[in-house]
Amino acid sequence: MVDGAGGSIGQRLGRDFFARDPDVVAYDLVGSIMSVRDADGLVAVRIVETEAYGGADDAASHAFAGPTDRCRVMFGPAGHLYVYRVYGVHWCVNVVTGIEASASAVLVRAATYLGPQTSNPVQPPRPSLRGPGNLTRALGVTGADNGSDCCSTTSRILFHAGSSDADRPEVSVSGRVGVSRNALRPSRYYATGHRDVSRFVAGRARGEGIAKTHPTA
DNA sequence: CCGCCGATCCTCT
DNA sequence: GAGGATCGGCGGG
Repeated sequence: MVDGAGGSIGQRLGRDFFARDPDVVAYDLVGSIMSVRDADGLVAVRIVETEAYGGADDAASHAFAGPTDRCRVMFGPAGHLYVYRVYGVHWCVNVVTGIEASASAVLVRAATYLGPQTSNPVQPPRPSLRGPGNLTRALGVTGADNGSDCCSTTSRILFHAGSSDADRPEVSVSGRVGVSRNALRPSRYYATGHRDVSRFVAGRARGEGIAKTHPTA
């Protein structure tokens, strides 16, 4: 169990959590915890923004044209990471969702830095995790993590529930950021008003605040 | 606040 | 050969 400035970390999220509709998973991941282990130890962040992709009708999804070398992981079982390079510069990290071969995933777009905790009163500066490229850079997530399982106790990268329902923020929904096709699909979920939600690049996200309810509600 | 731009390189057509 | 599931910097209103 790991503690961070945002509270203790709850139970690890298992395969069943991810083997659901990507929009439901994307909604539920807002407010939950992602942890990354490396040689220096374990770092935890609280997710504040996600985006759902996939389904047969989603022209914005990398999987839309069928399995390719890049997106093949999306066609595999849920609970594995899909990491790809964007604009030749940044990495983006997704978790595969849904039933196998449904080729759906959730992009982790932004988070708040929680740990590591130190007894030193002088805390290290908190890196910005605002935006998918900033998040992967700060956490050291790269293409080497593509395809890796994130549901095993031995996994380098894991997801956890928040410690309590009180941690669950109000969630807003909007169209998606930075895509040209199917951009209006309301599949971007974010903690309402949170300072670490990504800024809108490549044009503002459209359809802001069109829903504030759980996708299945 | 808003929009444009370059960096940089891989993927798919 | 075109176009990115991005970002930081710059300039204008």
